[in-house]
Amino acid sequence: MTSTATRSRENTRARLLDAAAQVFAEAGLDGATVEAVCERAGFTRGAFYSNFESKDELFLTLAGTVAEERLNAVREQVTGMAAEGALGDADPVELVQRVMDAGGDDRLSVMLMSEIRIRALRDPAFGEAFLAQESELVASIAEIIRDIVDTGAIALRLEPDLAARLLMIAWEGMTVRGAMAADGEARLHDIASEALGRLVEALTV
Amino acid sequence: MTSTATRSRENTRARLLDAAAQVFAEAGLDGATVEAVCERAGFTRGAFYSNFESKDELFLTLAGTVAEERLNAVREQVTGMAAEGALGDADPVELVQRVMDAGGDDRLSVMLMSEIRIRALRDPAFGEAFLAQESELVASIAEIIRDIVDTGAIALRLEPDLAARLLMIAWEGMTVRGAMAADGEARLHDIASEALGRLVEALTV
DNA sequence: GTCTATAGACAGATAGAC
DNA sequence: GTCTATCTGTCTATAGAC
Repeated sequence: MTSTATRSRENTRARLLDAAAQVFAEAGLDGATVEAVCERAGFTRGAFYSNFESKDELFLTLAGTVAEERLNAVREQVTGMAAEGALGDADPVELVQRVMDAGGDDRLSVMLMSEIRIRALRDPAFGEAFLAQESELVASIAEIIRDIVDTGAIALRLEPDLAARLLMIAWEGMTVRGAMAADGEARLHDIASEALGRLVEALTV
Repeated sequence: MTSTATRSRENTRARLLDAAAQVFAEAGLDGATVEAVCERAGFTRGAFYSNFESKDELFLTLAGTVAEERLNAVREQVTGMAAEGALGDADPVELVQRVMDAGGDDRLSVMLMSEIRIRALRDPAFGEAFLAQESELVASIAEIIRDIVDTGAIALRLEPDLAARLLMIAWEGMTVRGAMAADGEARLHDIASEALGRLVEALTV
């Protein structure tokens, strides 16, 4: 049923979304021009307006797919870790880092998330959606925390939900600051990881 | 030595900066127009370009004053708390909240800080300045933490510097999410405070 | 034939800077 | 208030792929 035409169309949309992620991250939602997105994707504006209603619809679609991918990545990590039964004996610090790695920590992801965050602050409806999606993410992280605690390997000084939320926020804050440092993002991940590890140690008994 | 002319000039600059804080917060750095800033300040664009070289210089100046005010507010709280000798017996949770209150937590401050953060991500030189200023802030917070620990009233499960950094990041993350919630900012401060308090409890012995 | 993408030009609006 | 530059969104005529 999927004709080559629709396949090609999906492909065009995907390429436009990929390009949009880069351009929005680099120039910001306002600074990014439809022209720039098209140029990077290798299309003309004609193709763009044949696939998206407006720049705003493009951004909303992009934000939706990013959110979905983030959530899926974390959930896969969670179910994967549960399946391999690495909960009881593994280092909790390492486990947390594995889950957090699922959310992007490269410079582009950080900047794109910042744009999404700004939009969530400015647009109440989008903000609610953002918070709802993030709550699902937190729930997934809290789930793995609960599983680990249930094995009796460690005890937590905070409820799993609040701990998950704080870990996520701390991770975000550290990666953002890492991305600001001019000396490259090589250390970005390491710095964030180390700080997160110390926080986890402090929160576990 | 300050003639009425320079006094008036300073006044104009101050009003433009106040207006800029609002407009930049609401519309973003790109979305904000010089016209909108002037209109809110009650001036024409002519007056603007007589006081600032460009929109960008206005933003940079504004970011500088915001950073300075933030740092001063926190330092005042710190020295104030040290002076009144409330360190030994007071609830550490309450102390942390007092310090954090010094950084703005209203909707406008949150959005303006987000704009500054985005710019810091995009402009390496500005990013370095931002990080340097924030390090001073962290140092001030760490100082008060160290003072409290020195009284022997509590012990910390984390070095004061890292604890200060994490508290600041957690505060920022919670206030941002509070500002996203459509149900108003009445609870913004309370939600952030509660989460912070729980974190402090978990980090203290 | 049908659908997608292209090039190019269009208007309308708006911005920054002076 | 002017000048210049730019962007969005639209439209047409055209070509290519299946």
